Amino acid sequence: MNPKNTADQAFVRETNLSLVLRLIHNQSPVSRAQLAGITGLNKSTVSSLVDELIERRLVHEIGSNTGGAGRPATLIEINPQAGIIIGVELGVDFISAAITDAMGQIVWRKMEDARQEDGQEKMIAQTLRIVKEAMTAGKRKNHRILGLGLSTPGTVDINEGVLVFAPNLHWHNVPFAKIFSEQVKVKVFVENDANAAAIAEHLFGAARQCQDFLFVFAGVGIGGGLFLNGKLYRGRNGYAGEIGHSPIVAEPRQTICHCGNRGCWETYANQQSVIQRVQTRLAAKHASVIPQIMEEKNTSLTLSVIRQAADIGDQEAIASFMEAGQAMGQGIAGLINIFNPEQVILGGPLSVAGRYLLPAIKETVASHAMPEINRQADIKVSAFGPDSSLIGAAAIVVNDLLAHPSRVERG
Amino acid sequence: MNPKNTADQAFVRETNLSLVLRLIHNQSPVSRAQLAGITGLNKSTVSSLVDELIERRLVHEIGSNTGGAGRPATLIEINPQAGIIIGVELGVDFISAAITDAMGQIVWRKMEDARQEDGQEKMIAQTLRIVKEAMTAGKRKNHRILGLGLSTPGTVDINEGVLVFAPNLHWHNVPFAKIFSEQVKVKVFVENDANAAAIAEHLFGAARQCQDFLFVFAGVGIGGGLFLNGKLYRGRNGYAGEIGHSPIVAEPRQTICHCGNRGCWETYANQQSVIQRVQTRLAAKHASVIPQIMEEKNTSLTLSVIRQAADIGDQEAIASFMEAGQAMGQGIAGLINIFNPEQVILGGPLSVAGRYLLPAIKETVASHAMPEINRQADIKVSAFGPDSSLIGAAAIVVNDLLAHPSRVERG
DNA sequence: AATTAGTTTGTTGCCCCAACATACTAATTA
DNA sequence: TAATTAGTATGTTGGGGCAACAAACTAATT
Repeated sequence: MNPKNTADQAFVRETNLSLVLRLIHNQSPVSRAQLAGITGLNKSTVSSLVDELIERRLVHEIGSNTGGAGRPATLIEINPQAGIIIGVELGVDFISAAITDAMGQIVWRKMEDARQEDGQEKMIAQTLRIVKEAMTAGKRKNHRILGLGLSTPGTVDINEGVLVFAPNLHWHNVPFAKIFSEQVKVKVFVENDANAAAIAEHLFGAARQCQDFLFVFAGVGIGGGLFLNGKLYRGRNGYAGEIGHSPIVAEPRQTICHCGNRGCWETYANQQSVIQRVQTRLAAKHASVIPQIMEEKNTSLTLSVIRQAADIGDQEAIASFMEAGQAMGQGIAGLINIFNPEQVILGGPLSVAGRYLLPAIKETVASHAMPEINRQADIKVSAFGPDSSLIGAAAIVVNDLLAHPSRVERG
Repeated sequence: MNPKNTADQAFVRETNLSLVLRLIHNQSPVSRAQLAGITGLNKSTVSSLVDELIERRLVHEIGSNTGGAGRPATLIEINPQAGIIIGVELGVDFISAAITDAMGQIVWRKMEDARQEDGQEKMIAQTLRIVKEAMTAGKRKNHRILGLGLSTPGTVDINEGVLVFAPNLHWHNVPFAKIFSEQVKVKVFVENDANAAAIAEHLFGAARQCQDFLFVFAGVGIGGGLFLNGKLYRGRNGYAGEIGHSPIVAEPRQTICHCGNRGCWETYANQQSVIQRVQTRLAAKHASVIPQIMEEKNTSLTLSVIRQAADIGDQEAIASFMEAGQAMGQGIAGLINIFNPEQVILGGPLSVAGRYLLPAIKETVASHAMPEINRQADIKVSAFGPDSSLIGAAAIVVNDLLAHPSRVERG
């Protein structure tokens, strides 16, 4: 039980440094006096803390606050030159990388298709190549690199930086932190994709200042990032968040989920189920512009096509999204009862159709969740669309930075 | 955002005091040297902390540790004379009170039936009378009273000590902390019954040292206490834990839940559903000793009767419990997927039949939860049976004590 | 039985370094 | 000039860390 449950003076300093930095991060610009007011810390203490953050180049002073009576305040914000962060998202069939600043703004990005069939070794080599490209691009900007974050589907041991098990990739025990650390001389963080996306929403997105929210990631299946009591909840072994395998009431329930059970929520509300709904409708010869779009763009039936059809008012597309939204709503209603969250944020590939899903989701939730609980929950779409997990990869680095400012070099 | 996110030296002291006291609470007897080893704190610091805890009469020295080489250690444990705690459980049709020591041992208890029809005012007066009786009994023992805890069904504002809403009692906004404080001069804590029971399991029961577990309270419905990341999770407004209203796959699903939906887990696995299962079987003229027991004891069909029948091998009783266990198992499987808990603890009236429920629960969970996740979860029955929430009421006081030892008077 | 060495426990005194209180200077408005 | 607000400088308080030490025992040797 040695992992530092104790407190000492260094801990006090780190706590207060972190608190002040966090406040600057999401209230900027802000003055020392305001910080003292918000935190309750003594003015001199705040000055000392801010001085240290400036020394570490994490924040800087900008102009002063003219207007009211008295001496004008010197405003402080996160230093845009604090450094850059490299975020990498390892998907099942693609690898994405980005350079962001400490506020999560993307300043460089690159994406490549990847082929799982080539094997783990080649795919990791490809990832390493892209990372090096990002490093080179980053160095050209002459900023220090604050860290590298990797987000990936599957279970992760975040302390060791190991991908323990990724069912979709069929990978076991890949020590990413070690692999990357040997190649690049920066701190490496590894996190599950839905968890990373949840942190991104908390730091930069729709869930700023929010202590209790659920990030629902709908794609191949439905996974979740559970942000509870102001921090991520990972469960005993990091498996927490498999929210897609609770049954919902949707007859007929023939579909057998890959988990072996019937009636799983995710079989009614994943990416593929929407495509199937459309196919069924088209087969029944409903009028629709979808076949026409597919022909024009010479593509198979994808979410993007359906979304485009919906955008020009296609009733079959809209109705299919509505049905999926109802299924999503049933699952979300159950989660709202269990968690009483402040927000539920919808992300993943399906969220590109958020506009069409949300009304059905909200309506279904309203009729299925307990009214007193539901009244408290705000359901919205991710602020980052398909980039949730990529920005999430950077966010896990920023999150560590905010928690441990004194790890950053001075001067 | 002023609720003390800052740290100072007083916070350091409180943190370390609390840590040491917690260790003594569940590792006793233990020596100063051991405490230093476990915590990583300096020996001198531990001595100082222990001295303060002794001054506050929370712990005391007992004999020394003979045996090994070197100077024998002075052993320390929680002082049985630290003081007493008054726990009160306000049920729908009963009021229970107990005096416990700081280790959760009941030293005095009393239970009275209560009639909701008499109205809120009378029921509160009755509760106050019982509390005073407990105080009198406590004073006779000449120990100081460390606090009073109240556990009650419904949503609670724990900061204000107000019962916000209790659907079963039809009560709204009852300021219990204020009501009690006017009558008794001790600190008052109010908590939801399932949450209180979860804390009891964490401090005294089956979930000691466990950071992530679920307390499943099966009675009239199914509620839950969610203990996550080492502390209770209450959700945005304290409504978290309504786990009974997720659907499960159990045909036919005619039963309409009081929440208005169909297929809710709790309609298949609550107290009443077991009684109905037995009634159905008896109506179908299966052979059973149950009618005989009912006649002998001159009682209606209750869980206790069914339990007795099961104890003497009655197949109808056993089969009914098994069916209920399967329904419980389906719901628990979903929770295990979502939470990846270390333990699931079954409590509430239904848990008296734990022996008969558990095998069916475990089997169903094994076939419904994702194998990697389920392998990590231990499912067991509450250590306190029907007393969970009563001991829980005392536990919330102890929990505060362990978190804030310096609030206890010196000398 | 007495002596000595070795081991572990717990205490004492000093140091470092947090936040804090107080008194100050600085820069603005009315 | 007076009032107001922002930020700084100085000295105090009190926490934990550290290292030396005293205390209490066991075990081996004389």
